[in-house]
Amino acid sequence: MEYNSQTIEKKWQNYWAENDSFEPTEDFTKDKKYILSMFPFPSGRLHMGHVRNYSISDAIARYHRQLGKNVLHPIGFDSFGMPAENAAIKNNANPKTWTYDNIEYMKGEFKSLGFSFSKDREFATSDELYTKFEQGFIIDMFEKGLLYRKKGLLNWCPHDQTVLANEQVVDGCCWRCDTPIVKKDMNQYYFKITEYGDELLADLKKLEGGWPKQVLTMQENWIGKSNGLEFDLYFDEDSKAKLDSKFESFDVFTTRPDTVYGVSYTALAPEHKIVTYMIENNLLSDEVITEIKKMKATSSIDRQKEKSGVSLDLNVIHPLTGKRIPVWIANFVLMDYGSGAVMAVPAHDDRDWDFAKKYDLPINSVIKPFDGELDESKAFTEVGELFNSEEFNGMNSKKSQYNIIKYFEEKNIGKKTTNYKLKDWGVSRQRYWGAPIPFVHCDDCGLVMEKKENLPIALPEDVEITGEGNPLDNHPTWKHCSCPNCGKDAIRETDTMDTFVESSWYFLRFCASPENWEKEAFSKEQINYWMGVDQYIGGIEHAILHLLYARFFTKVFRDLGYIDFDEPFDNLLTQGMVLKDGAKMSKSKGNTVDPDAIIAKYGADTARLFILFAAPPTQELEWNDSAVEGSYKFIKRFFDRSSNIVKTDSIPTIEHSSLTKDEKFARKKVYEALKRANDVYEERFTFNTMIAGVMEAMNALNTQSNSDVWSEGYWILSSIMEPVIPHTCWEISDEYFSLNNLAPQKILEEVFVEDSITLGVSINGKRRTEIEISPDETKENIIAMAKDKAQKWIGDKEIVKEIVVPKKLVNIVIKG
RNA sequence: GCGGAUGUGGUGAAAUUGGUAUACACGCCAGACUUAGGAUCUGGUGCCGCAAGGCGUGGAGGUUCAAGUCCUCUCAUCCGCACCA
Repeated sequence: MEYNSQTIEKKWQNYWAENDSFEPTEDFTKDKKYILSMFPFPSGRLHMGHVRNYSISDAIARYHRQLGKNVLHPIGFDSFGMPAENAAIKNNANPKTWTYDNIEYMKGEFKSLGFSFSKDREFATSDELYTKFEQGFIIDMFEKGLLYRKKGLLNWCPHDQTVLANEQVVDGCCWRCDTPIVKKDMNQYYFKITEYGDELLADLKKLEGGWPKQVLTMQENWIGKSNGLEFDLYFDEDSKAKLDSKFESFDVFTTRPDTVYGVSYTALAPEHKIVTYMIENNLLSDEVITEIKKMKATSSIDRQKEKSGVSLDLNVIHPLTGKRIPVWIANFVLMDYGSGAVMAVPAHDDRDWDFAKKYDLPINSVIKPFDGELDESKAFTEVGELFNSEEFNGMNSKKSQYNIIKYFEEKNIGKKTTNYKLKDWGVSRQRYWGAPIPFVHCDDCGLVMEKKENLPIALPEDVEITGEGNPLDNHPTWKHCSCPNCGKDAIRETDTMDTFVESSWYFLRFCASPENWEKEAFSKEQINYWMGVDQYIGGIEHAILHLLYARFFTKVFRDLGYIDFDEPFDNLLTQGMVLKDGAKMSKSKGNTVDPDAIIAKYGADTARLFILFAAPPTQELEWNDSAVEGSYKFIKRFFDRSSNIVKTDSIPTIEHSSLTKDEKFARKKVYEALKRANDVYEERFTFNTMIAGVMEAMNALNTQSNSDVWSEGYWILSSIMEPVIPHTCWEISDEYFSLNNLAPQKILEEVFVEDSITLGVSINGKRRTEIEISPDETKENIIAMAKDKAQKWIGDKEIVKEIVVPKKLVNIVIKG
């Protein structure tokens, strides 16, 4: 047979499609495996990152199918989102048409790569059936108080004309279009993810071992829990009067209560409500107001460049010392962390130091090193001994924190508090191509939920996408409806949901049997059987956003009574990026490799083999054209040499002791490859080493000509390679083994028994020579043989020690 | 600054428990077969050295009979977070 990737691959792809080879069964008594790749956005064409992602999950899924497990390996499309709208603007097309055309094309690509996805369970998140249940969940969450609407200061992308979640702001810029974001005051819907902050943090422990450490740390940092002291600072009488007696005090948060006696000024965020009041009531000079406005208008990146501030000409009273402390506005104080106000201790905080130096504010030291002098030319931020701190003098600063917090609590002037960096998740977007938020604004009833029987609230299709404003808001009729409560004319909410909402529960939808898709999102029985996801595979770029949101939804669904577990993904593998010429493949750099072109030239198996062979999955993968060629040659050789096989329906029985040395060696290599394959598919996922083992076995088979050894070798090797290069292996298996070998393989220990063993001989740990011994040789004889062989290096020097490591080496330690 | 990772031939990378460093592949070199080869097959290929031998896993120490692997320090690169009080 001549290897022809095109005909072989087409043949088996059609065979699998006709036989529904990859559909899971509804027999819940069977052992299950849920193998999931992160689903793609239907951008139009797969890129190599996708191919890598699905080659990994497909290999794992096919392995478990061989073992007879009930395998769920689904795929779908994360099909809402801005690129569809942007493409629509650019090509004057309809986002829906654009999206579903792309989906059709990409389905064809999946097929041509031979991925063993369940076809029955494919869906797109923009399908109305998906929207229907999602809107139902949104209503549930609203009823539970987990979704709320409020006016707030939001990240606004002026280019995309929409609000972004904190998680979607990267370096102060929009994560999609890289435009610097600005803050805007708007009505928004929020998920109360902060209510789950503690649990999201604590449950990271449950994921240890199953998730990469890096991802766990990133989530931990993102949640950003910190403990400290919160207390009120009261204005003095003059200041109170100045504020028209509207404000008595403001509160501050600190993680360094030990420095409290060193407070020498306080600072408010420019957006602080006291500041706003002062501006609105003309309590500040024009220059100061101009300065504040400038600060507020500055983007967060620019704000970080230099500290600046302005005095409010107000004073507060230190709660412990009674001293007067000036109040400033500082650009480095963030309104959305803590209370938007800080106590400043320039002596022991670098930021406070910089600010105090710039504006010539007092600096009061209260901590000194345990030994040595305090260097007063910079902030001392380490642990030390307290002084100038009344009754706490002499204490270790770290240890005093507890005492000082207790002191505040006893005097009832402050309390222990926990703060999080994590913010509630703003989910409304002023865009067309997303799931409509199922609410209605009624003049009489206010904000009203849509009735569940009216779901889905679908998008209108006759829409004009111009890139300006919200197309739903501009639509002539869509938003006009009647109030679900009182029946009066009302206005439909025109905001749509963040697309991360869809990807927060799609893995649950895959568990639902398609025949029930119309009537329910999923059933508990199905969920309990399939979840959690045994292996989740995707890019590290989702370490925070998607993975945190999906964890949040899982916990919410649990509390709504829909599911019975806490965490969705038992094991997570974050694949490395695909690089070309040392840089990430991207259209803008022009260094992409088109999967379709590779398939056309070499076939899907070559692409899959190269991708799994060139690097371990968690590492970056450097694309290399000649190495791709090498993978192609291996497959061709593998195919050509199958002519050495004798047709058989079962694995040949071989009398091992009657074989020649080369034949024995070949069998050993084959079974070594099998051992390694099991380990790789179950645990390690370092497919590169498994493939190397198969290549070694092939090289060993080629040194002998026993047709039984060849047949046995191929029986095993084509079984363990099937998850990687399925088309080639099915073809070989069908031709010679009636497809019987695509099943679990038994390891024969007898092939590992050696007639003789080579031991390395080292002198003082340095390898010098080797000896050949029989497996049952005594230690004495081994040492004697080693000494004899290594006489040249030993000479007449004194032997201090002799070490024999069984089956490995002999080490002789000599003196001098 | 905080956190996470990585560093091994010309290149991608192996070495699962401290036990023969560089498996497997790419590239390169040589040979065979060929009208030809960018096909196929065979062999060679860490560095220095004519050789004997020496040196070799970013660098410096340490533990050990034995270190890529463990410990301490250090350098470099990459990634994430970042005026988070």
